[in-house]
Amino acid sequence: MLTDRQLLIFQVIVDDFIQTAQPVGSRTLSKKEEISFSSATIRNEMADLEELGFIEKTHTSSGRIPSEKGYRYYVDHLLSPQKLNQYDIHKVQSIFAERIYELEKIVQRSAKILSELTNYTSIVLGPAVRDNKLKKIQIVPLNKETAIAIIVTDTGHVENRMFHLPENIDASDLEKVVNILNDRLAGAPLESLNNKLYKEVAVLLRHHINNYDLMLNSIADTIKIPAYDKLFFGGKTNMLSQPEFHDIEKVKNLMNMIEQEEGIYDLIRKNKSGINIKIGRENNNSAMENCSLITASYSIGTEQLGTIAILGPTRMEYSRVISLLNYISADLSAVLSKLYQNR
Amino acid sequence: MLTDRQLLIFQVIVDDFIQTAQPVGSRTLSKKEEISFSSATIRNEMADLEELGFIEKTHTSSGRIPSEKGYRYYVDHLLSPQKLNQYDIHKVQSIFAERIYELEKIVQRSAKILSELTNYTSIVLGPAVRDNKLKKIQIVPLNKETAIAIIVTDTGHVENRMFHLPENIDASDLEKVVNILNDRLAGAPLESLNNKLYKEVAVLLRHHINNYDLMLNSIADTIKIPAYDKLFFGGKTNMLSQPEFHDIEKVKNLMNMIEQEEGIYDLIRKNKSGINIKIGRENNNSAMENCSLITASYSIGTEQLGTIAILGPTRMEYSRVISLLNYISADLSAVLSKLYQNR
DNA sequence: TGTTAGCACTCTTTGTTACCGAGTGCTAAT
DNA sequence: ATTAGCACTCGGTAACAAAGAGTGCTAACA
Repeated sequence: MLTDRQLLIFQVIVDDFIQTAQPVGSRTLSKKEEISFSSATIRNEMADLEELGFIEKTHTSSGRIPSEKGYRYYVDHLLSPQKLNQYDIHKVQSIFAERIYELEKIVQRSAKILSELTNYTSIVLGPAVRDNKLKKIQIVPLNKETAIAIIVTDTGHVENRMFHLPENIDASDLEKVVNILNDRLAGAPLESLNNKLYKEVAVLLRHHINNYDLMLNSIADTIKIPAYDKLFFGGKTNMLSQPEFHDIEKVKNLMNMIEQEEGIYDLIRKNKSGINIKIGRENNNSAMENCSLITASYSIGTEQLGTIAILGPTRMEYSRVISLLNYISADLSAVLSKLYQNR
Repeated sequence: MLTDRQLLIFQVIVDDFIQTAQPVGSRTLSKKEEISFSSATIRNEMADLEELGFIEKTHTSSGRIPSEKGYRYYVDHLLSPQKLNQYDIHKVQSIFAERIYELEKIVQRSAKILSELTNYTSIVLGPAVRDNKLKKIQIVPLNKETAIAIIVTDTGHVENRMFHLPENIDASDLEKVVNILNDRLAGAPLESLNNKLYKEVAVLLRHHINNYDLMLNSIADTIKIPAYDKLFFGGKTNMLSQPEFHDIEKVKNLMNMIEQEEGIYDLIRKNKSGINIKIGRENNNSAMENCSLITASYSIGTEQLGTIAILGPTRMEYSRVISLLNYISADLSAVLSKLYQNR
């Protein structure tokens, strides 16, 4: 559908615009090494490319910039994977250099490094807790009225919540409860806890504890998995340095959306494994009109755990970002698998 | 040092500028209800006020704006406490309406509400963990090599860290360790744990456990209190709506500083109890040149727990913000005292 | 027939000029 | 002591010109 020459010209336009953020004119193009024909020829080809919807003008006599359709084509057909340099690799390795065991911390460091290497904003959707299996429940009474329930999952994730103790419950009662809970629920996926609690544990509690229903509700309430997994960000302010965000209104929209988190969550979550690229309005979000979002997933073994993403202007260094995401997500998966496979 | 009339004029200038963000001229002033003399008179008085350093011009023939010295005087001498309206009070009450027990969540909600009521950025320094006393330590083994240590404090704060298990340690060993730890350390302030651990617990461990030193180090590492207490923010993007931040560079500086957190920490922490006001360069921070920071402390009983603050432009509604901070910090202290006094 | 030189045209950017309005400082009259 | 009046200053806006970058189209060229 596109001739080789059109392809070449298009590629050079996109590459140049990604670098300079300035519309690219025929004269600029004709001076490039890769290009050996005159500006007039280029103008003709550009007119065709524009008619096909790959490039646009900002005004009648301006140079061209890639359209969203153009970026899409560029990303789908013209991208050559970029080789990471020594510095990048070194930086990524440094995520895992320190002996940290907590999943969350590793993930958080990844977000930070990723934003530093790209100068864009990085977003990491933390490890999904819902598939974790319960390792242990513990209850620590603080005083007569309140206690803390703590649950530990097989990946080492810890959740805790305070709750009200029913009256007239003593330490030995609590101990019984904890024993029953661990006995019945250990090993079960967090998702199923609530169900099991009422179906299996309720009966047992009744035999041992007075006012067991109040207690049960408190525990059920405590055990509920958070609806959203944690989001980690890196370089939230990096977008302020991008020329397309010299307009305060755009910045405000974007920042608000980042601050809200819910919107981000929707954008990040529903992605297949591997690399996903959403360009501009493909994100279906007015605050992201000038942005692209590239996501990659990381996993333990075959189980997809979370998502790691870069948010940048549509004029983004796609090739570099994809390479980095691929590299980090692979490393992340490898390290995590090694740490937690045998759980 | 200032005549009554100068005082009046100065006050009206500040009040007007806080509202409009526009330099105030003599004609505008002469039209105000409070003011019954001519613009020429006002001009003379303004010249004096400028000579005294309370107000400034933005250019030779502009109206006047308050100087930093002016704001300082205004805040120290002219502030009349503002009465909160029904809506404000209702909003603040809503922080405590839901039955939440976790300190952190209450504090976080306060930050959110505060930013919504003021349209500035709110910062809350979370409850200091260092003075908490240890309630319970627990260790949950995840697999042969790793375990999680969980500590619970008397205020219900939970910290957890993963650590490497020494080889050849079994469940009963771990149980012994936990018992010893709780026996010896429960009730001690977190700050003193490290010390006690090596002084008192080490001896005991030696008798019961092989390779006790490795274990000890892991535990010591785990028990370390975080150097910084948690910061909570509300309305990080609110500043983008202030006219003084139409300049992207200023926004970038400020946002970066907020994102870093360390700088904020320094600003917030070293404040006496009660209300503290830092205006513009008094903050000693170039990113905050156009900002004022008002802090208040909250406490349980007489023990100062944390700080609650508002970051806004120097042209801030001081009176309203101070009233709000006073009100919230008092409420916060009252509720927290009630919940945790009897710990 | 594909390529290119040339040219008229368009649109943005930049600089100049002029002018209005808001505000000031100073002087002189009240 | 207060104020009316006036000359002056400065920012903002609009109108206009000129420069520069780029385009589309036509006609000449290989």
